[in-house]
Amino acid sequence: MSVYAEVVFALPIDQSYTYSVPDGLAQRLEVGVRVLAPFGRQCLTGYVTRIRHRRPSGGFELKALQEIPDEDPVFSPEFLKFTRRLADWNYASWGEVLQAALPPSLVVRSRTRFALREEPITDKDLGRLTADESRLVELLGQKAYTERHMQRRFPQLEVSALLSRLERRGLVSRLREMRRVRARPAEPAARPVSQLELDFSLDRDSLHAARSIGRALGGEGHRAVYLQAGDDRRKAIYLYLLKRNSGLRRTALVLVPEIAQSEGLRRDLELKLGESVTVLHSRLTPAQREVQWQRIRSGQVHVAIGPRSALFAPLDNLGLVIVEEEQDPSYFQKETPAFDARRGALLRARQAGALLVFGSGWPAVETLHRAHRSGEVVHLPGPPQMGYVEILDDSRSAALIHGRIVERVRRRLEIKQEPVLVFCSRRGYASFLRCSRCRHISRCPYCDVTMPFHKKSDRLLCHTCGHAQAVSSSCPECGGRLIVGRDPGIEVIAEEFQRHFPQRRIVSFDRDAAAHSADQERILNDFEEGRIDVLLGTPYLAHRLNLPPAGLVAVFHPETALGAPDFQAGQRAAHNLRQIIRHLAPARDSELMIQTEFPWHHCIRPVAFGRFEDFYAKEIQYRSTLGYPPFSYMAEIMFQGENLRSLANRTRDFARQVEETDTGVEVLGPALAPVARIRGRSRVQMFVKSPRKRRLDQALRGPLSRVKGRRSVHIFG
DNA sequence: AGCACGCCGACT
DNA sequence: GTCGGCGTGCTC
Repeated sequence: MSVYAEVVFALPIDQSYTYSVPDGLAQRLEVGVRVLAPFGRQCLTGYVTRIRHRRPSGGFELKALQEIPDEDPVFSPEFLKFTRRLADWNYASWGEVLQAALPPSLVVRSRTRFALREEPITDKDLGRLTADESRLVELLGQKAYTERHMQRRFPQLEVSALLSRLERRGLVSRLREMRRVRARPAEPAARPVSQLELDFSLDRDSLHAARSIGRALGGEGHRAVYLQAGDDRRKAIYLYLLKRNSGLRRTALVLVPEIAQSEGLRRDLELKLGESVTVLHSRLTPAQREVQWQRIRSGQVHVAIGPRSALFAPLDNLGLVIVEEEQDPSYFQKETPAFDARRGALLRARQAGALLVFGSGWPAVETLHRAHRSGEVVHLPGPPQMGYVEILDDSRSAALIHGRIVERVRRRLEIKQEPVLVFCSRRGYASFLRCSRCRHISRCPYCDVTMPFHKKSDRLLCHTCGHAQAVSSSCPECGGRLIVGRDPGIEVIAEEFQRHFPQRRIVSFDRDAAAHSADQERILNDFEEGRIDVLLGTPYLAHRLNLPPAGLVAVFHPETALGAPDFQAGQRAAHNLRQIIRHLAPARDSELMIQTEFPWHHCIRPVAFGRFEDFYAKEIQYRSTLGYPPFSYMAEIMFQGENLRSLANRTRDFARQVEETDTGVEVLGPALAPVARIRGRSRVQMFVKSPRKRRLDQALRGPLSRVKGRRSVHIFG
């Protein structure tokens, strides 16, 4: 009896294709295996999502699978269900999600290389070539190359056009080939087993909380708990839960934020839980990635820890999913396939009937609100914030650095002889240069943004696309004198500190000043060993949790994030500030100095004093009044294109189709995106809101499947 | 995403 | 008159 395989591909179309299965392959055919299948005139890696015994109806000719490289499926049936739901939730294609779930080395690609024809090329042929053509022919005389490779080699040539001309004249031919299907994974490196017994003792309240949460383990049903507690207590409770979960012979997934800040937790869990833990981090080589994936898939690993991509760790028999520092924005993936790992964790835990624990000391309001409504919240209040807090009103002083800050810093340095930490969220020197005569402002030629001035490197640098250009000595429009524009950045603040404290060692830590991780480590080391008096950093530094705490922390302009036209701007500002405050030493004589234009804003004042409830009440009220998440689900649909006219037409057409669904969803836009152009591409965006996700689905699914061209969808809520 | 098919401007 | 631009449509 013949069988047929339904296959999905990592293409931006959410559809499966049916193939016939040759006798030689039928035996290995299983749901969840990878296949190589002819598709159009290429050959792609696809994933079998279903096996059918009947020929599908419809008037098309079936093609046959070409190969099945797997002995065992790479995806379990349960994993397939989970990814299907995740794709649905985000209006993404199943194949793209599945592809993202595999280590890249398991994705087999066909590629096309170009080679000279077999018969020798005659002098007569060569004589007819243009100069550009002969350069390619000469290169191909050695071996076959891909078009991409040749384009990189000769950036000034129109490689694609040249190749098609050469192909038509029969001088060059295409080679279709598969990259090697399976690289033997290297043996996993043996890891030292630590005997170290770390102390993670639970205090009474934590133990009580841990026990109550832990009762949900081992059961069949899914349950979700929000754990709002301080860092140490959370860590101790996680350990309790992880151990108990292992004892019940079930596996666990721990999601942590992207950056080095979670190093500590990872290390501790590794030490405490030993061999059965694997840490998936971004620095793994492709080979290591594959080894780790194999170890998890084969059941040798019981706990996987990693950033949002670890959501796809191929664990079976999942009993516990932890999302640590749940509020961290790195859980949101903007690249295709776009998804929110917190929603992903919920979908996965539900699918597996696992316990889901969100943990944070300062939760995201939408997650906490939903937990209050439909889940469970365990709140272990921490000790009150220690030290002295002063918030200085920037609008009342012309000084770049408020006198009070200078004064306090001086005392710290001179009397206490302690180093000081300073944070400023803006990179560079000033947000733009301005002509004193014609008011011309420096702008990026490729993006619709102003171009900040970087004094240290003496250039203008676009923070959107990275384009840099030299600073001209006078206005490019009228020749007038250029003056430094608004919004001081970290470079001016550093300069100003140096002016106030000429004898002191003042160092900046940001992407511009410390581009290499070696430089960064050196700076952190110097700070730790007291060789730096004032260390300045952007949020980039604030995210390093291994930074030694300081007795005085000064913050300039924590309101920067508030300027973004985005319903999450306030919360983001609050979280950034919170992250900074974590670097304040927990001592009674600690000082937190904040210089801001909005000293009374609910994302600054209560945050500075550690009053979560005040912040939460205001923020949730604002979300409620304006109908933003968690009171609605919101889709942001972004269209991109070279030609603004056709882009506008496409977008209007799409908006009309959404309106015509008559689902009562709220449509905002389409309108130019806040950054209307990036790298020369125009961007038009639109928001669709509804209190019900279902409604959103009804309104968007059809129109999205019909719209053509570049577009992306992000779901909030 | 590729890749082919199909209609309008600057060149052998 | 052709070459070749990219708009639109399809891939089991």
